Order: sequence, then structure tokens, then C-alpha cells
Amino acid sequence: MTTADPQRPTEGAGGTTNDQPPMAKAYDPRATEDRVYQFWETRGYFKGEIPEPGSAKAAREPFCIIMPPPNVTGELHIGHALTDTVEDILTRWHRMLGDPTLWLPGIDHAGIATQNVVEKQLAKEGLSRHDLGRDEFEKRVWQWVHRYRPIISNQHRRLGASADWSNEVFTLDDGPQSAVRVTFKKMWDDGLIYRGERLINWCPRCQTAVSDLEVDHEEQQGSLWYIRYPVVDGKDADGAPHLTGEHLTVATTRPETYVGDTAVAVNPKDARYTDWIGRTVMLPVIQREIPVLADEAIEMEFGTGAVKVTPGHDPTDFEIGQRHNLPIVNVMNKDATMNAQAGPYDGMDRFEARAMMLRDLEELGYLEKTEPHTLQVGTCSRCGTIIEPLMSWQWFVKMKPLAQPGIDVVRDGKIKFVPDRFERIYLNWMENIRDWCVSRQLWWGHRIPVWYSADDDGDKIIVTFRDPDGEATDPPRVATYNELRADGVSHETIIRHATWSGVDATPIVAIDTPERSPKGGGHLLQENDVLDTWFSSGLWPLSTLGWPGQTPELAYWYPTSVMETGYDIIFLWVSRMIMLGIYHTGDVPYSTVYLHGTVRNEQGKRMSKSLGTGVDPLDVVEKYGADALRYTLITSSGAGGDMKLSDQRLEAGRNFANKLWNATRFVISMIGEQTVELFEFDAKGQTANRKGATKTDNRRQTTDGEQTSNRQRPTANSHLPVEERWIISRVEGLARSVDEQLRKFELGEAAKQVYEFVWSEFADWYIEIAKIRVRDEQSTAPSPLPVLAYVLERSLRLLHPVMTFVTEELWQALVQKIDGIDDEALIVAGFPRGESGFTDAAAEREMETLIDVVRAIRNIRAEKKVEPGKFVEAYIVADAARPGVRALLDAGAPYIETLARARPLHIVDAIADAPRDQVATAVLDGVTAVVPLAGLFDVEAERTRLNKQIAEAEAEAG
RNA sequence: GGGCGAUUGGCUCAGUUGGUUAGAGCGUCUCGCUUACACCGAGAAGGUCGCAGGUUCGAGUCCUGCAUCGCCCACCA
Repeated sequence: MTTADPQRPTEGAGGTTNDQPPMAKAYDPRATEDRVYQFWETRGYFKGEIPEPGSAKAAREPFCIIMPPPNVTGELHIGHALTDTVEDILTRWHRMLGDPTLWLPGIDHAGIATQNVVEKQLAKEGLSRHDLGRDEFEKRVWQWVHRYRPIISNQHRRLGASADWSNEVFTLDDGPQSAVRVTFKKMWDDGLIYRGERLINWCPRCQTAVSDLEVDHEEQQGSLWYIRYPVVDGKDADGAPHLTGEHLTVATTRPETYVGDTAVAVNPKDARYTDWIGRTVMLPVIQREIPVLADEAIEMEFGTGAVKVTPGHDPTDFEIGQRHNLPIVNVMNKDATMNAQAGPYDGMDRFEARAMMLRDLEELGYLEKTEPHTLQVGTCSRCGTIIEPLMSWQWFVKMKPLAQPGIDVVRDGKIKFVPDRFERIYLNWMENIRDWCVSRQLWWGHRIPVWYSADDDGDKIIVTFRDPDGEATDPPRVATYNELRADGVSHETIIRHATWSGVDATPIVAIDTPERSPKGGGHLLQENDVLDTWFSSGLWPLSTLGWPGQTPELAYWYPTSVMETGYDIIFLWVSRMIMLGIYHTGDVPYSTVYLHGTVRNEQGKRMSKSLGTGVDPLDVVEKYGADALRYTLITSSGAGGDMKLSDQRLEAGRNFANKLWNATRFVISMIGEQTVELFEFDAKGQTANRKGATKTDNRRQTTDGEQTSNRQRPTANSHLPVEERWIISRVEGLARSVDEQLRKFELGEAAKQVYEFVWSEFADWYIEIAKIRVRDEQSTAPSPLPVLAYVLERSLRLLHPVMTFVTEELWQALVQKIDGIDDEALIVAGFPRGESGFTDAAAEREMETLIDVVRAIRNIRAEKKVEPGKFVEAYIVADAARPGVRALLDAGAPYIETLARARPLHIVDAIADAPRDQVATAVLDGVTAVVPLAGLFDVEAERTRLNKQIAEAEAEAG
């Protein structure tokens, strides 16, 4: 690179050619990141392109990650930064390996969550969604979407995400819409979707059904109430129930539902109650008679052993009811107020009713006792409201047939989880899977592709109508479709201002909106409900690639490589993608599931906006730089592990970026105004300067994979200084290790290894020695600059997937000083896999010895409080038992002299050649360092110091 | 009620298949503004790897039990 490319990111920021300003003394991410990102993006490096058939690239295995689409509800949080970091590392790594690479981003419409935030916004204006009507409300939500989509994309960019923005997908785009409809239709035709009245989880606040997975279980301190049910035996003369005076006591945590009881159950094995089975008891106050029956599900130990059975409001009771053919009495409205079935409690809120009932029962002597009791309360994961099990007509997906193939592929290893312990968790859930309630009574989402024929079955369509013009009818008018039409309400008005239920109507399931009913009626009403957001999410790996179209993208990228997401959505999302992926294609959606943990704050609290413990990733980027954040996130925990994010760790990341910056700055300044030629070993072990190494040359080591490791490069480069043989051996070893770690998804470990190498080996030792050589004007040894540049350049490549901005910036500057590297940018430069031919175990051991000698002398100096600037005389004894060590010491003498400030330095062959009195000695591997102490320090002063230390120690011991 | 994870120097964590003196960052102590970096350099202190057993020539690393914390799943009303 002799000509600075004007588009390169170094322009204006500390480039290195004569006409460019010098690099800043400290790395400033803010002066770099946006510019580097723009450089990448405008050059199109993120674009996931299908290679030309027959090209070299086409022979390589494609790598594809579909990004988990963040909710459009708001801005990204720190968990997204972790997602981006992991996925970007994998993507960049594969891109550098030369693989065809696609990281496909998207955004999720997040039905219930987004509807909630927009409703909150409306509430501030004093409006509800019903004031707007469905169409207007949807428009408002779209406004929200248009506002947040660019914000979210921009946040990803600030984090350095190299995703293919040109293909970003939204879950309500036409493609995913079509995917959803095709799936629904196919499932319907296959008998996998049904509509039915079941006991579902109802959120009285969100006014919708939610699935089992969207219910959180909170432990609460509550009470266990013991209620007496009087026994009835026949009728009195006046026809009134005859009370025997006995009673049966049941224990309950939900007394307000007793008005919906249709039985009392006991365990058939419970001797206490054998005689009670078949008798009749009466509900207090409302005076309904119900039977006592036996059911295995009853725990004898709990409460009194007798349980009130409320099939309409409790899942267990529902099942008992099914077994015994009990009637279902629904006592609540959708807003969790009591209905007419609750008699005198009609219209009261469920908890208000509870208080009233308990008071009444107590007054009438039916409340036997109250015990404190901790219980699990189901709450809505979106709003925290206590969930109510309610009977309701909903759409369900039959899961068992879908689950089995999803179980098999994991058992057979076609999909692997990282870490693998999550496979068991996944399998356990899949094996016990239950049907999925997919309908939501929301306005925002994929509307269920079902229509009812209003004309043909008009008398069966029940419409709940809010008069748009006159007074808001409250309660809304309930009528059949035809009744409304007869009253002059137009079809359009009904569509806009009513909700309806096609309970008894035949659903017309279709992919495209049907024109008319098959029976010939003209007016169709589409199902009100929308689908659970996770229904469309489950199709994500397909729909993002163009399915149901048979697109080239789908053919090429599917199945994708890695699904990377949080372990908290294995069931909600991962499992459904697997099931639906196999259902549609017969093939898995991805071969690896990489799961990351939860990011917590320094107190270990989950980062959450609602808790006020959220951290805006952009604030962190602003303060420490994106690279620091990425480094910290990836090194703070392994796969599946939770982590605490702290300022201290972020500082460590920032400092590392700065270290890299300064090391590179120094190397560049040492090279000065010239350039160095690309260092390479040639076949004879000479340092060769090969001009014009082509791009293919440069990538050779990565494109033919392991093959290169077998090229037996010469290692006994005895003419090369030991530190060069050492550092080259180390950097190639590092590359092999990093490659291995990345393959095992040990991303943090890979990053830490580069950190260790760059800081503790390259900067601390190789640069320091190189300085000595460069400054030694008498030296006849070859210049260390080619090796210096080579090792640094390799290190930048190895680190680029993690610390993406600073490495690109530095690489661009460094490469201008090196002839023979033609890669146009680090992001697309080859990723080193390690040249095993450069391994030089002897050099590694020798260098270690030199380092140990320096450390030993430094240690002695520090121990003896030798003034920092002062040189000490030292003897280094080469042990005859270690061959070659004398030569090593002779060669290394100048470094020892400078680095340990040891001069005059005597290299001797026998301990006898060194003084024995008043010396400090360090015995090392085949080497002994001897430092004469005479005159090094003031004996009296030292004595005083030591005495003082003793006194302090004694005082402390006392 | 099941299951999983964690328990390593003051703090936060690494330690992947059991093998030489258990590592890092931050903090602490002693020095040092030496021409890459004080977002730095040199040196040092600090851990019987939760507890109790067991397997092994050898265990932080495997097995058993226990304890504490966290998470997930589960129809004890």
C-alpha cells in the first residue's frame, strides 16, 4: 500500500504518511467508530451474497445467522448488545475465513408488548384503542414502528454489527405475512389447528388469552380458607333442601370462585371420606347443590383432604370436571368482575368479591378458619396482572405431532446446543408439550386468516357493536349480523366498529382473502383475533429467506448455521422454529443453537427498563467505546452463563484498545517514513521479503484449511534472533489456539488469549527488545521491523472479530507501512489459522529463560531497594548441563543489560567464576543469576528499614 | 415436588477432556512521569479452590452426601 485510499477510514484520523497528522496519543473510539462503520457499509462488506457457481467461494460452506429480531417496542438494551457481539464475532470470523456469510437482521412486531406501549401512549392523551377503532389504532402502531425501526438499526450499527441491512425484515412485511397464512392454512388442512372452548390463561388487563409460557409464577403470601359446605339429604316437606346439620369443610386459596363449584372431591383412598362419596352438599349463600365425588388427583394430606371443584376457573378442576362430566360454571367476566352466576356478588371485582364473600361466610358461620399460606400466583408476563383461568373460545395448535420430529433431530445430533446442558431442558419440555393457544384478542399482529360467512350463517355470527356515531353503547350491543343489518347498520360499519364471534359458523380458512363464501353469500367477516407473536417468530428462519417462495436465498442459506439467542426463550422461540422448520421443509432450521446468559448489573439484578436497572448500550459505547463493550461482554462469561457488567471490566476493555493503539502507533513510528516488506519465511529458513504477495497468497493459509499445517516449514532458523523465532512461534500458536476456541464457541477464551499475547508477550517483551535492537547503532543483526509488523498484523486479524473498530483502524494504518498485503480491508482479510511449521519449541524455552533471568535480577533489585536508574553488576552462570545456554546468554546479553539494568554483565561457565560473598542468587532453568550486593545499598539504612518492618509486623501481630 | 447452575485470593470471574509451583482484571502495598501507552511500566502481598466422605500414583477438575444462593419446570386446591 503506497497510495492512501481516500475512502479508507484512516483518512483524517491519524494516518501515517507524511502528509497525515500523527496518531493521537490515546485511542478515541468516538473519532473512529462511525467513520469505520460507514466505510464498511458503503463498501458493501455486510452483504450476504450467494457466490457464483464454480467460484472458489462457492466451494466453501456458507455461514448464516438469522438475527433474533428485537421487539419494536423500544430501544435496545444491554442484552441485545451481547447478542450482537456474539453473532458479530461469529459472522466476522467466518467472513474472514472466506466463507460465504450472511447475517440477516430483522425486527419483531411483538404483538402484545407493542400494543401495550402504544395504548399507554394513547392513555396519556386520554384515549383508548376503542376510541380510535381498529384501523386508526393500527395506524398509530405503524407510526410507532416507523419511529423505532431506524433507531434500533442505528443502535446495532453503533455496536459494530456487520449485518446485511439491505435485507432487513419486519415480521409484518408481506413475506412473513404470507408465511404465516400459508402455515395456518396447511396446519388447518392437516388437522393441526382447531378451535375450541377451553380453559385458557386470560389477562384481565391486556384483555387477551396468553399461552402457558407467557404466565410467570410468583410466590405470594396468601391465606388458606376453610369453608363449610352444609350437607343436604333430600328435601323437606316444603320442597326446600333438607340440611342434616353436618358439613364438609374444604380448603381453598380462591374462595371467590366457590360460586362456580360444581362438586367437592376427595381421594378414593381417603378413609375419612369413604362414606361421603355420593352425598350432596350445598354451596352457602347461593344455595346450589353439588355432589361429593372421588378423584385420584386429590392429595389427602393437603388442607382437609376435601377440595372444592371449580372446572370453570382452575385447570386441575377442569380436568376433574372432564373426568366426571361436571357442568362448567363461569362466574367471571373478561375484566375479572363477577357475573350473574355469582348472585349477590354480580359486578364486583374478583378481589372485592372475595372480601365480601369471606365476610358473609364468616357471619353465617361457614368460615371455619383461616391459615397463612404461600402460594404460586400466575401473572401476565407482559403487565404483571394476575392471570385468570377462564373458559374461552380460542384457536389451538396440536403440538404432539410437531414435537416428535423436533425431539428426534436433537437426539440424533442434527441440532446441537451450546452449552449442551440445554438439550436436556429442551427435550424435557418437548416431551411434555401441550397444545398451544395461538389466538390473541389483540389488534396488533397477524390477523388469523379465517373468515365467517355473515350472510349464509348470519344468525350464528354474534356481533358486539359499539355505535360509532351516537353515544358509545355501554355495554355494547350484542346481536346477530343479520339483526344489525336489518337495523340499517352497513357491513362496513360493522367491520369497523364491531367485534364478532363465529362460534357456530364454519370457518373459511384461506391464504388469500376470499371474495365470497363458498356457499355464495356476499359478506365475509374475518376472524377478529390475531396470532401469538411467536407464531410468526417460529417461521423466522424461513420467512426471512423468502419462504413460502422457493427463493435462491432459501435454497442456498437454509438450513442456517447458528441460532444465537438467550436461554430464556428456548421454549417460546427455539423449539417452535425447530418444529415449524421441520414441518415445512423436512429439514432443521439450523444445526447449532448457541445460548447466551443474562446480563446483570453490578448488584446482580436483571437489567430491566421497568425495574429502572436498565443500561443503555449506547451510553456505554459513548463512555468506553464499542470495542470495550464487546470485549467485556464476551469475556465476562462463557456460553449460557449469566454475567455482571461492571465499570471495572469495561475499563479493562477500554485499556486494552488503548494498549493496542499505542503499540501500533509505536511500531508505525519505528518504521518511520519507509515501508517494510512483508515478512515470510522462505524454504531455506531465511527471512524473505517477498514483494507483490497477492491476495490469494495472503489467504492461502485460510482457504485450504488444515492443509497448511502440514507444510513442513523449516524451524531451525538459527541465524534468526531467538526472540524472533520465539514471537513468531507464539503468534502462530496463538492463531491455532484461537481457531480451536472459536470452533468450540469459546469466544471469550479466544479473546482473552489474544489479550494475553498482545499485552504480556508482544508488548512487554518483543517490543521492548526490538527497541534495543533498533537503537543499537552498532548492531549488525537484521532489523526487527518486518517481524514486528508481521506479528502485529497477525494479532490485529485475530482480534478483529471481537474488537472490530480499533483493529480495522489500526490495520489500515499499519498496512500502509507494509508492502505486499493487498487485502482491501481487515474485515475481509484472511483469518490466521496458525502455521504449525513455525512452531519452535526450543526458541520458546530459550526466550523463557531470558525472561526469567531479567525477572530474577529485577526481583533482586526490588527486594534490595536498588535505585531504579542505577545499573548493577551481575553474573550469569551458564550450566554446562544445558546445551546451548551459553550461546543463548551471549546473544541475549544486550537485552538483559538493558531490561534488567545489569551492567557490567558477566556471562560465565561455572559458579566458581562468580563471587560468593555478599551476593543475591537466583537459580533458574540451567542458569544461575548472581548479583553482588556490596555497595548497592546503605547497610545501615537497610538495617533500620528492616527493624522498622519487624516492629510493624510485631505490632500487627499483637 | 423435580431439574439445572453457581460456591476458586478483598471484589468480579477464567480454569473446556483429572497431571508439573491454581490464573486474570480490578483493588491493595513498594517503587518509577525511561522518547508507544499513567487508559502506563517494574516488583510484591493475598487462595487448605463451600463442607464431609470416596475413586486414583495424582482432583479445583470424576463419584456420593450435605449446606447456602440463583434460575427453570411442575395441576398440592
